[in-house]
Amino acid sequence: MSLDVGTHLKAVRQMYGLSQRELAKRAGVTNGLISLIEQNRVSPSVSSLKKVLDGIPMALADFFTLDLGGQPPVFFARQDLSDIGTGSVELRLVGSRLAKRSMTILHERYAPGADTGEEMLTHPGEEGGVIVKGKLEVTVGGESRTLGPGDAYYFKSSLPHRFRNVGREECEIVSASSPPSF
Amino acid sequence: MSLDVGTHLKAVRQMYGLSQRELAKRAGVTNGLISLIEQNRVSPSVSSLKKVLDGIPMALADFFTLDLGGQPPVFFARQDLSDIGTGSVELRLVGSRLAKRSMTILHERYAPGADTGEEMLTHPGEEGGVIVKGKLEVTVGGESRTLGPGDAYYFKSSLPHRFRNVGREECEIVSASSPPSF
DNA sequence: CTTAACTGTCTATTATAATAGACGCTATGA
DNA sequence: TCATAGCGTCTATTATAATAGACAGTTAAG
Repeated sequence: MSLDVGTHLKAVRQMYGLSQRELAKRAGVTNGLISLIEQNRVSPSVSSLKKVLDGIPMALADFFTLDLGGQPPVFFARQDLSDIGTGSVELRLVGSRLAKRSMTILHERYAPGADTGEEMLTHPGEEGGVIVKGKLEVTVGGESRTLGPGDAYYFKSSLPHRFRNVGREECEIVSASSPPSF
Repeated sequence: MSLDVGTHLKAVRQMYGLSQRELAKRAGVTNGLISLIEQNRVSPSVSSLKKVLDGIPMALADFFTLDLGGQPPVFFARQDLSDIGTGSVELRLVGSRLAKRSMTILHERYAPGADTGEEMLTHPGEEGGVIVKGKLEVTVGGESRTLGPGDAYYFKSSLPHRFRNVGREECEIVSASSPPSF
């Protein structure tokens, strides 16, 4: 997010077909304030911005998440999935690396004994996946479990987590995380 | 979002193991400000909040999206994935159906000849997936492509789309969509 | 050409966010 | 016991967000 709150607000407001005064009335603020915000002459307080968005209505989270424009879809042959070499685990990204996405979908391959590293991972968002082949030890928030083909996991990524291939066979999974991690 | 920015910020800060002063230093604001924000004695301007979050670092969108309540994570054995019987396609949902999720992850099985129905699907959000087994014809925005094991797709769900198993073998894929569709 | 209702912008004033620095509290160590 | 260093909170001052109300431009009706 560019922090260009003004331009963004203006686009959103016009998308809903509202004038500054109309929105101001619904939001319980002055039209002048909306003018100033849209020109980026002030950085609104969170409470004011919330009041304004309530007049639309739109949630704060949606406002900051909203992406205005662009569409690069498509298909990806297996050899077109970009490899993200992260140590002993092979990560193949589904989708364009450049395009703005709301998720990261990965086709992951763990060699026997491979793992995500010593320290536990923590980051915002959620992630989940399905084991396609082999055996994978999944540790989340202190709890461990070994999963096989067809088994799955889903958790908030803020919980410390770690993955390890405990089988002697290669392990293959498909995972997704939101917001995108790559 | 409750607009209890203070409590939320405090929780996030502590989750990252930072003191008010430490975070203030990284963010380039005073520790006093962080104290005041966390007590909800002021509503920070968007620009200040961004500065603070940059010190963590965390995006504004993530901050407002992040849900800090409860913890219903877990592991799911294949037989625990709830089946969502949608016609001839078997959809197995990864994650609790009740819990708030930002994505829907599905383990899908298409019988030979099975498809998602006559009419094209369109809905907000994005979706993507990886073909695990068999052959699947994917149609998006007028364009069709037959994908095999290891191939993948990713597109904005607002584009009309449709899936069909064109092989004589069962087809198996793992997909994800955001926001959640189930 | 008026008149009226609308658009967004601007300025002077008031309310509030943000700073700098002091304060009290709880360790930890000499 | 007396530092010293960490923690979060508080107050007085300064910087900035927010208001009220005037202003100019545009469109449509009489």
